[in-house]
Amino acid sequence: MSLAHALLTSLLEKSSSGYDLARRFDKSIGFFWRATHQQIYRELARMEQAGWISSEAAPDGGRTRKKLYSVKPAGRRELKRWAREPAPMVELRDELMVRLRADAVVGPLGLEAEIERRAALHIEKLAAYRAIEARDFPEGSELSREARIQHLILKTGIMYEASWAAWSREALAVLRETAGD
Amino acid sequence: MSLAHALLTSLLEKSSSGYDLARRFDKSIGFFWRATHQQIYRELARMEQAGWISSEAAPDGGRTRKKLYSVKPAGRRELKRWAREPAPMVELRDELMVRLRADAVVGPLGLEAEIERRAALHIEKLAAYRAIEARDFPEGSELSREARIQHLILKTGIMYEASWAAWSREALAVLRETAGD
DNA sequence: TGCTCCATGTAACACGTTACATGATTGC
DNA sequence: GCAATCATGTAACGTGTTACATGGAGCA
Repeated sequence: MSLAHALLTSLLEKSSSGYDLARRFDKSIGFFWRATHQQIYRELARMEQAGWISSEAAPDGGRTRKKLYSVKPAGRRELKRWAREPAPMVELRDELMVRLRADAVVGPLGLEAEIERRAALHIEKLAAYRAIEARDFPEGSELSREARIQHLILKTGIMYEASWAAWSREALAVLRETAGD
Repeated sequence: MSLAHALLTSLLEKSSSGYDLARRFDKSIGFFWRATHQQIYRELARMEQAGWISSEAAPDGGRTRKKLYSVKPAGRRELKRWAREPAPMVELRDELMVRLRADAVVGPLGLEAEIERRAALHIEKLAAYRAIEARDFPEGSELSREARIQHLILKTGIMYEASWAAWSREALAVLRETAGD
């Protein structure tokens, strides 16, 4: 149940509405944890039920239905408790591997185009992350603990995309070898 | 729905029972696609319903309840059809990133031990994969297309574990920096 | 006899996805 | 006036997880 905890973290940084959270999840947090707005609304309702967060009408004089959520002490405690639990390992789980194995068994299926498509997406993401890094974490800058951790998270994304971009090149080389069919 | 297709691939390599498949998924295929026995039984039932596979009692004279599944032509066609579809990108999705961000917000939580635990697991897996590589794909050997693809898949696992092992070292360094709290 | 492994399954639940619905506000 | 965006939600479904159940086979 870590969507709840991702939301708690986000709300601690800034009290927000479900809608705002959904949009923020398309950016920073969304680099490593995606969620749709339906998921977020459902989870916020549960968290309020559990007493981790409270909501109030947004301070706009009732012009909108917007609700502002903020973290209660119990929510903060819960986040700390959870963060110390062992984190399940993320295992490699990729449909493309299943497809490659299928290709090996039922003959060449022309997966090259698909791999090229993915390579392009990885390179695109990589460039985006590197741009953010250059902007937010310029070389030689002194950073707070919080900023250093945020930088680490960004570098994780960079490592991830760079690895898969490199993998794509190797996979294409293997599929294009003509010898030994 | 790629569990079905992973099972089809497996069954094409060798007709098997659900139990056998579950055990094989703990090995080779399980490097990149895990499944519990319940999932496998449920999926096999559906696949038989769909006419992709057929089952017969194992040739042991009715001593066991074992069922042998084999792929029908429709199943082979379905596998080929599916393998050509675009494969959804695997996105980075890691609870540890959520925990790191929580650590940045609600103060040092001592995640170092957790990261060390994971580093050890990655290194262990890496060693296991490298041993398999040395055994099955010795240097300088000529390989068939099928074997080259299997080697590629194994190298994917190696890349993956090596990347995360290296990441763990960097993450520990960041968390252990004392300056600038 | 009792233990472990073989072999298959039911049931309930958690989580994520997709489709659909509603109504208000903002900008052209 | 109309479209896009804001803002929240219901419903149904697919997949994966966990717990529990059943019964035979092989072995000490």
